[in-house]
Amino acid sequence: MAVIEIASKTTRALSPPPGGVVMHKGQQTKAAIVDAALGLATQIGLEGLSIGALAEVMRMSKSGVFAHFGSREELQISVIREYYARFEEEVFHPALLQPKGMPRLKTLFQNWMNRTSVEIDSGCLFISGAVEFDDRPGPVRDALAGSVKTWLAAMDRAVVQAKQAGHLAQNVDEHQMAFEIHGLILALHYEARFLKTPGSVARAHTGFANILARYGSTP
Amino acid sequence: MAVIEIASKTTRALSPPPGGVVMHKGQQTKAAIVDAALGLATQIGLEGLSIGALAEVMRMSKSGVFAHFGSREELQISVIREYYARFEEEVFHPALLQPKGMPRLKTLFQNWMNRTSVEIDSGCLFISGAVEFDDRPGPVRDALAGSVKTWLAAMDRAVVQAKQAGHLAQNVDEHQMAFEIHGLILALHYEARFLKTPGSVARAHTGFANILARYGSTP
DNA sequence: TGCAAAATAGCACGATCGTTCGTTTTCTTT
DNA sequence: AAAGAAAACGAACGATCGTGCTATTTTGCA
Repeated sequence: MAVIEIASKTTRALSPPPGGVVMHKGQQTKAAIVDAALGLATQIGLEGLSIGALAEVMRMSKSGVFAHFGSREELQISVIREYYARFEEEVFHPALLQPKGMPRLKTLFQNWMNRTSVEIDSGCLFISGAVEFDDRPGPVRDALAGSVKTWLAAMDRAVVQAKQAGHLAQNVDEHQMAFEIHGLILALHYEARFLKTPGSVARAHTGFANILARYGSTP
Repeated sequence: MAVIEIASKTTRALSPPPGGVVMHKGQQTKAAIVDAALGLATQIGLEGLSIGALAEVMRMSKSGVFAHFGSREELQISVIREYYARFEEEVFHPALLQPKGMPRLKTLFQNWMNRTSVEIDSGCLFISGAVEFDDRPGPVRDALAGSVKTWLAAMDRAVVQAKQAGHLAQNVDEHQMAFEIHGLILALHYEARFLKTPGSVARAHTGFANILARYGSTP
């Protein structure tokens, strides 16, 4: 394989520990490894993520990387957890600043779309992981499906709240609406990342507007 | 790896060549290999498809299998071609019996959904392949993207024809409609196959009805 | 039925994989 | 600064991968 981009060595002096808690060297490099692993996994998938390639990126020995996790599965799970944490931070939390109902729902979708737009280049772990662990039971699949379900449940909740707030027609099926929104995101990812179809972002946007027009309470 | 399900040996006497053309042994076993490879690839992906596992299923030697293709890439491409041929046969061709416009469009979607429903168990090569060859250029990716684009173009055409036939409102954006339909299929596959969410098939159905209701010409 | 050609098998190769183990280096604390 | 703990290394393992090679078997045709 060709030479892979090398990560800049992170030293403790340069990167103070988050939260003010004292962070020992081990936890620091582990965090750096997970960060690099996340970068690799989003591009080539959780299955394609190999400890050898990861060690090369980190300028470390294979065994040195390995020791932080004890198994490849544990590494994969760590990556999934990190991905979910960032997703939550970027998509979910900012939307909580908006009032319940339509404002929050719109913000959630907008944040989700923004993230997906970025992932047209970097890749989405929730989508690639879903394909890779379709019918492969185990802790990795559990971690992945658990994260996705948590997020989709949050979306569902936002739709329910929008209906309760009177921002949607009273006869709408909330889960149905969430399903259709999910489809827009998936179509965006598929057509933009794989097929390189131009204008996909606008299509997803228009699709969301169409859904709102159909389900919205008549103003 | 555990022992894999063994394919029943296909003999020439039992399976007469399709089309009445004389089929030599080599082409026969090659077809049988591609058939088995397709079964493996839909389950574990094109990347997970290994010649060793395929040889075990076929009760052949690795080199015996390999000789039919000359390279792993050629095997993958053969699998893609076979998958596309079956997709066309099952989804596209039967719909051509319906008149242009709404009848054909509805049949296309229905056939597509039926196939996707089956693939909840078996897996879909157009979806798993898209993830695996997202940003990995080469002939495999080209074959995959070409097949998908051909099919999506056929869907687009059906929508355009429906509009021309007056079965859709005159102001609809055909590509937008096709995009949203694609999203329904993707959401169905994702939620049913990965998350095992019950009732996904009905959601996709309802979603299609919703799209028709929005885009349909007022009767 | 015999003979050329095609199909399959057998074996070995270099590479990469996850993992283990013993050693050495580096850090943390007293 | 010394002692003890934590982290990183280096080498090796068995396994699997795709792919060449050379026999051997099987097939199709004269």
